[in-house]
Amino acid sequence: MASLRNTKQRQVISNLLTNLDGFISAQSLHQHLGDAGEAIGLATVYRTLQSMAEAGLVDVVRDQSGEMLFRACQTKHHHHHLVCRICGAAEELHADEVESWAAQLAAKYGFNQVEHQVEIFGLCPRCQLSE
Amino acid sequence: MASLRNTKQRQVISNLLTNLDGFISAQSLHQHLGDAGEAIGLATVYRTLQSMAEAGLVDVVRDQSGEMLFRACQTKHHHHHLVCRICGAAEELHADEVESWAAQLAAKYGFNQVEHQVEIFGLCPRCQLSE
DNA sequence: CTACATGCAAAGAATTTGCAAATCA
DNA sequence: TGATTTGCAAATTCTTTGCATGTAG
Repeated sequence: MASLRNTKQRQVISNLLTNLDGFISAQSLHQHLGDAGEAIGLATVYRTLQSMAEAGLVDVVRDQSGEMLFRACQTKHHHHHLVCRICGAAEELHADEVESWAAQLAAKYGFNQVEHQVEIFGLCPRCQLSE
Repeated sequence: MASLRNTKQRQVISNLLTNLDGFISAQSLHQHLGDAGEAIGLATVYRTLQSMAEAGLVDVVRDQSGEMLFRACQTKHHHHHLVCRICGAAEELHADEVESWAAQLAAKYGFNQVEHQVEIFGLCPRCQLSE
């Protein structure tokens, strides 16, 4: 079992993620912290995000370049996202239709232990203006 | 416009991809070529796959670790995949429902220039046996 | 006290790029 | 011949790890 000690850096990272309402990369997060005077090691940022992801406290997606993006989500349940490619702003999407669609296909082809990756990327209304 | 010269290495790579019926990483592909006595530079493998992807000759997905996987697909049209996590074997999935689902949500939230990433990963029947 | 967390630097892994030599058209 | 492509090595990025030190419980 994970311990999840309540360290200062974990609090800072957790806060930043909660106040942010979009996805952000570990690199950007680390940058933000540095700019804000909170010098937290990059490795710690990665390790913290990883443990939070394992604990289900943050959601993870991969952008087009393969970089991991993290977000503290409202819902604990399984869901997908509509994410802004520029700023990371995201809407949480719940879609039973998609879930059953995936499950049916897996069954049809005899696949096992399936997981699906369903994310929609685009430009949010705000970022469309500054293009 | 891309030139796409018909070089020996491009042919070899293209052939291997066509005869293979699953997704494969650039690294594995390069390894296979080496094993088969076809010593082609890794950079060339990457550049070739990239140009083929741009030309729409191969499909690209990212596995759980973020690594790119390539495949010469049957259909030229937009589609998704049910991919085996172990061997890369894949089924091509066509689903208008998913397309319209994504489009509707994008519209609902005012998102623009949307692209969706929809892939299902699991264990194919064959790989379930050797687990 | 002591198991876990942090920081730093080094290690890893995938992918890209610079450049001279090889080669397709 | 002339423009691409190749190969190799070096450079980039993102991410992970090893290890000595700091710290929450």
